[in-house]
Amino acid sequence: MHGDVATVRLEVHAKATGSRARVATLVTAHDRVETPVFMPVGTRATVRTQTLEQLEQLAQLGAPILLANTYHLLVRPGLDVFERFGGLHRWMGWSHSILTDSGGFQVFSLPCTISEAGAELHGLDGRGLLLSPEQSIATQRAIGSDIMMVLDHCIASTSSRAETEAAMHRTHRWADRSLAAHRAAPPAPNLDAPPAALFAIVQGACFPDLRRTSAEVLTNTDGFDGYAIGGLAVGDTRSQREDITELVTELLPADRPRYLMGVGTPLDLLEGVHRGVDMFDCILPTALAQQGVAFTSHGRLDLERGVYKLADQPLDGACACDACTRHSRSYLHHLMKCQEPLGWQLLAQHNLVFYVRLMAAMRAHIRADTFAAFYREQRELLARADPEHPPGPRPRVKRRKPQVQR
RNA sequence: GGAGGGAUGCCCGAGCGGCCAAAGGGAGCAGACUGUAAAUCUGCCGGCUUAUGCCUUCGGUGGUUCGAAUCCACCUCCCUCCA
Repeated sequence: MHGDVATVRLEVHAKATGSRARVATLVTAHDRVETPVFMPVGTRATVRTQTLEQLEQLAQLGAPILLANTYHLLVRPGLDVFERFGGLHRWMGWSHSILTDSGGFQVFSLPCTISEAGAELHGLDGRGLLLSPEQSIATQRAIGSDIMMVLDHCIASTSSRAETEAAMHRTHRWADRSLAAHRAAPPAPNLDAPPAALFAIVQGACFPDLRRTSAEVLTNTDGFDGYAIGGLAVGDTRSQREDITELVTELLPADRPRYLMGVGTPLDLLEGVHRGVDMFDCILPTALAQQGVAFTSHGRLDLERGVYKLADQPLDGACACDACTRHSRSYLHHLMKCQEPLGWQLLAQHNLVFYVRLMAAMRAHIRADTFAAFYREQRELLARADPEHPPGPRPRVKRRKPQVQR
């Protein structure tokens, strides 16, 4: 902690037997967040297709924290809007917590030019904007974020050792600069924005020794309020992801929140919690909703498949969301085939409710110390596809024409 | 009654003598998406199939040609204009 600037506090309440899973309360400037928690992704100051009322429902169900994106919001609408309206909370009408990603992921996902100064991203309408650690922090402060992330250099987890090492060291230098910028900054100009927390990000791809180095360097730096594991689910296999998560959570201090960035199939959440992760975010529940994918207690369903045209049953009989209580699979299938926005909205809502309830179930099991059994049971259930309509055989692969050789 | 324009694979639509089992869409089927450049991307999509192979296809029937979805004749149906 760094004196008068620090804000988040983690109160650990329960630990599971036979697992590193734990339940805690993350106290932010805006809320008390029960962890393990899933944070819906609201990149551009909106969780795509979801109304504020729907987000409030998620907050009631246990997700009183959203993720927003620094780079996207810096490009549009720009800092002046947040300064004018006193931060993102007021502007979008969200009274709970907000975590801002620094733009580090855009360094990976958008075309960009990296230098020691920062990242010049070319993907959106950034017009040669330099995203430096200092610029990222200044933007996150203007946004009024509860939890800010250091700018990191996220690379594909399949990168070479040399590239990984270079990106990791740059991440460490940028973390120092982010911390310095945060400490040097004057109190937030707008009264609505209480002091924010700052999390560092462990990098090192799938090299265990580099991950260890990264965790040690960052935890030895005084001033970070929490730690994230970055650079996973960007090319790695499931087992690599789980091994690295397991390795890193063990190296992180028990009294600080641990955040696994961007990783989030339902099974990933289960595996992450089992390994001691407190916080997750992922675009999958909202992004896949637009492709017709629904996560249910029966497994993963693709509502665009023709098998659901005449399906009269609800999407998930065990779910209390609008999509499940008011509509049939047939109707949802129809909305998806018509590309009706209502379909995306209903499926996104369902997926988010499913995720948030899954987290709540895990917290309850950790508290009751029945998590180990829950873990074993859900491990198989969460990964499967619709058992009633299993996916068909793999499509025939057209053979390559043999080359004529003499 | 006269003049002209059309009929192509499930649908729309290109092709106008050989490189055509026939472009491109759409639909259908399958797959992929993990700190959101994404209402996106990939594969299959006449039949048989291991096929660089064979069979059946471009309204119908004949014909011209080494060779026709493409040219000619007639027929059937559709559209536009003139009486």
